[in-house]
Amino acid sequence: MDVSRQQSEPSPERGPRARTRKLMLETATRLMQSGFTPSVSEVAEAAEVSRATAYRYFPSQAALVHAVVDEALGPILDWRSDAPDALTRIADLLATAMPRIDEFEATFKAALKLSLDQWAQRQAGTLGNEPQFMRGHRVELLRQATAPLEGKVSKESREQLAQALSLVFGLEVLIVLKDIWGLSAERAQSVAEWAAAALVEAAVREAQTAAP
Amino acid sequence: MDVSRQQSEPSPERGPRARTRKLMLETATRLMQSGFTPSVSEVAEAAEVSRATAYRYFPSQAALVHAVVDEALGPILDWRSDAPDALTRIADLLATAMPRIDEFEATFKAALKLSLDQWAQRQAGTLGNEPQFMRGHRVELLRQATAPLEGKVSKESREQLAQALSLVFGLEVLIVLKDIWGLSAERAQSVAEWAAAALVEAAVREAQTAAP
DNA sequence: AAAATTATGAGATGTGCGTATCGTAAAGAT
DNA sequence: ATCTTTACGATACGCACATCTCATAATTTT
Repeated sequence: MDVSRQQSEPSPERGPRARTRKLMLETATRLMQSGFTPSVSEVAEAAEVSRATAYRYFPSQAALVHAVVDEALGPILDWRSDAPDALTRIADLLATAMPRIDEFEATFKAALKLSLDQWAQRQAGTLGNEPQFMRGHRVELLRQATAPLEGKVSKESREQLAQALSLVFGLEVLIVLKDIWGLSAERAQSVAEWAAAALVEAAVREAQTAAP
Repeated sequence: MDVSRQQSEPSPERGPRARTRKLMLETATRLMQSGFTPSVSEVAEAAEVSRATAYRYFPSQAALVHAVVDEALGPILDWRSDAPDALTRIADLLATAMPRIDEFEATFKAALKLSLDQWAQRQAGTLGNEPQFMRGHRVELLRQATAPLEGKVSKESREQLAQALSLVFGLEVLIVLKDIWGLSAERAQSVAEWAAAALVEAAVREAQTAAP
């Protein structure tokens, strides 16, 4: 029996396979958006398929979360901006991404948890070359957002700025500001926007004083 | 059998109980500092006590991690600074805390993982009033660090600054900059320090332009 | 030193997740 | 319409973590 075909082939758009997979994904997404991170068994029950079938499509909770994350990430990865200044781009990026992350908070937290698991297992030496969580989309998005600064600040400064900006943009921001400080999602985003603006302005100002 | 005495009483400094507990804690700390997050059974084996005994002292991996986190947190919670300016205090705080967090990276990541578990369970309604992880020491430390700004900037600005600073100070910084950007711990701290300084200066500058 | 208390160890038991096997039903091909 | 392929469900199994029980060893008390 050629097991390898089942998942490796880019799963046909039609037929029972696609139908069941879609059913499970929608069920999982719905459950996760309600703030709960289900096991494969629980999705199976909610979708009214047998456990065995569920495990055929998603061999682990990790695979399940991975798939839902891809759904949730869609609009964020499609983000583009041709605004002429970096400040506007950053604000726009945050306005696009942060509400989406908040909407899928449970999903992203589950993904973070899994990435921490993977990290721990790498430390222990139990290393399977599994698909990575935390794939660093932030890097590309922030390079895109800080592109208007090319020429205005040095390459090194731009890189450092992008790195600093990645600290005020993402799930971690919501964790810290909502769970520790008790802020609302809106207030958290506002703080993040203020911080992001401050960082951009600092980078620009430094470049100006260095070479006036 | 009066079970309640065992853990609730502030565990005597002497006797076999204190000895075994100390042995386990030291073993667990050593294992975790080597980058691995052991289960209770694994600590039991490493400490050469039986699983049953281990579970008497630490009824779960969570309890174990909690105890080691308290150890790791010690020097950070003791941090004080009477430097006259906020900039110096922040830099000093980062210089104290970040290397310590990096040293106990596995421990703090395990704690973060557990706090994510707790969050998920609260969402699901399975709510035991267990001891909280993520107890928000950052809030107090950063209020302390930004104290010199009292009078210079508004209370609201100071609060917002402290919130923004909490984004560039903590485990999350290391996760993002090391694991996603691939930076070294030293470089990560340097980026964090730059960002922190930028945020403080932005807050001060805003206050000056508002009321010159 | 003897008795009471407390700590420890060994093994059985339960639970949740993931895997494997097998028989049956549905879909597609000739 | 028959045959082949593919999908599905039920069940049993292994594993790892955590819990429970009870007998034994160590410590403390009198």
